[in-house]
Amino acid sequence: MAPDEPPKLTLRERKKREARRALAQAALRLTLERGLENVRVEDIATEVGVSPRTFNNYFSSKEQAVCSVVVDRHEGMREALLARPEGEPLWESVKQAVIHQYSREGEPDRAYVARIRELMGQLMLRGEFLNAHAAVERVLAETIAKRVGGVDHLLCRLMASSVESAVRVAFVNWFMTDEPLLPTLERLLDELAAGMPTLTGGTDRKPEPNTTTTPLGESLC
Amino acid sequence: MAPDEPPKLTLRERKKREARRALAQAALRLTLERGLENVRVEDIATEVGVSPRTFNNYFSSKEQAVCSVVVDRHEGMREALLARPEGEPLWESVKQAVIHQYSREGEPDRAYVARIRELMGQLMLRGEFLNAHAAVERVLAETIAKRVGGVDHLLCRLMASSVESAVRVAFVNWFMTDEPLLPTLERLLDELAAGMPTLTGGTDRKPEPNTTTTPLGESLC
DNA sequence: CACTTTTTTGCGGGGCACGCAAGTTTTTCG
DNA sequence: CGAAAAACTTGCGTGCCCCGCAAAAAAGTG
Repeated sequence: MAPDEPPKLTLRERKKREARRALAQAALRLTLERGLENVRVEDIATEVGVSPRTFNNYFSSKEQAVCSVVVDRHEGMREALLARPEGEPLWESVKQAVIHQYSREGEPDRAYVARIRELMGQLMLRGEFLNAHAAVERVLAETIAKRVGGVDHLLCRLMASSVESAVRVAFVNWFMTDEPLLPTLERLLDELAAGMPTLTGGTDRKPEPNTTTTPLGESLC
Repeated sequence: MAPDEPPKLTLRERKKREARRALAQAALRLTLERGLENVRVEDIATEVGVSPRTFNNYFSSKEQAVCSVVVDRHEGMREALLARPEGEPLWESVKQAVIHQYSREGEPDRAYVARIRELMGQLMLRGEFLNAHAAVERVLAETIAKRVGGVDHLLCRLMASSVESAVRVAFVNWFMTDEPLLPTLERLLDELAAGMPTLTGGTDRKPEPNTTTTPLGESLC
């Protein structure tokens, strides 16, 4: 077996990562068990054996801790996408990367799914959850840009954003209906790649640039 | 002068709506002026002339109040989409509906844009902002479903979701670069409808299955 | 004008997030 | 090695937020 894990990272760094991981995990576990409103920061901290104050050195809110799992995914996503062969069509690469990433994550587990379903009712979480997805989206956009060679950053963001849309929709469908996640995901990505012909009823579209200059907006967005 | 405004809605209802609107507006105005962290609930309430406690009868957080403008859009979006002619291709209808909705909103105003840019840095807001978009997304999905005749609800959600993605991306681009919003929006929606050919470089895609069964983990999504 | 229904408000409680200033490690270096 | 430097943890105190509750005020009803 391997002799010593050569600690590339200073002991400090390892401890830090471990603490963060432990806190996130505890937060998620407790939340799934009791529901977010019945988990105090103190509980999470105690579970891990640190002071409540320390919790806030790592996360600025409970919600953030619970959702940090989602954020951590961006790393894997990035690697998976960059690992795809050079000549492969972009949509195929993205699809495979996404599927790869979600394949390596656990088995559904009934009770677990049920809990998640409840969790998503928690508005507090939804905001942070979406926020986390937005973070992944960013990384994905960058990676796509790198992959296609830095053209049109706007479109890269659009693609990343709609891919994450597909993921979210598939995910929601999964825990609401118990249909398997991956097939749905695959299907949705294919639809995206084709402009959703199934819905729009064929290919009668006209890519005709329309340059109408209309007034603009006020309000937040 | 006009005789009597026939108050379809009981006086009560009007007051309620007005209060809500006033609170949201005050919240947004103050936040744009000073930044969210320098606005207390008390300030907003005082501005409108109600007690702080009353604020929480309308909104469960400052963030929610600020972002309620976004949520209110779903109504207009729904109407605009349903108003499109019957035979029109779906993507065209959606595009026009979205553009219509965003056309009817006020003038940009430099300083205003700058403020918004800052605001989006506020993480507190981003979560609620995305949440608001999610609400719009829901309504949009339903409306699309109604429009196409209730087929495949999953795809409707995907479409709604990716349309909102386009809106968000266009919006971010707008306040980050000062490029006009509507043309960008239009372009992105066209790209979506065509499967983003500009990025993917044409239509040469070939499905190549890759079955990597990797270990399992557990995570939120 | 009494009577009902709905909304507003004050009060109080439980928590959360964070700045600050000690304590405690870990790391660096002479 | 051993002491100074850098980084992390912790307790404490503060300000604010969200909400339940019950009394007061306002709007609708006949």
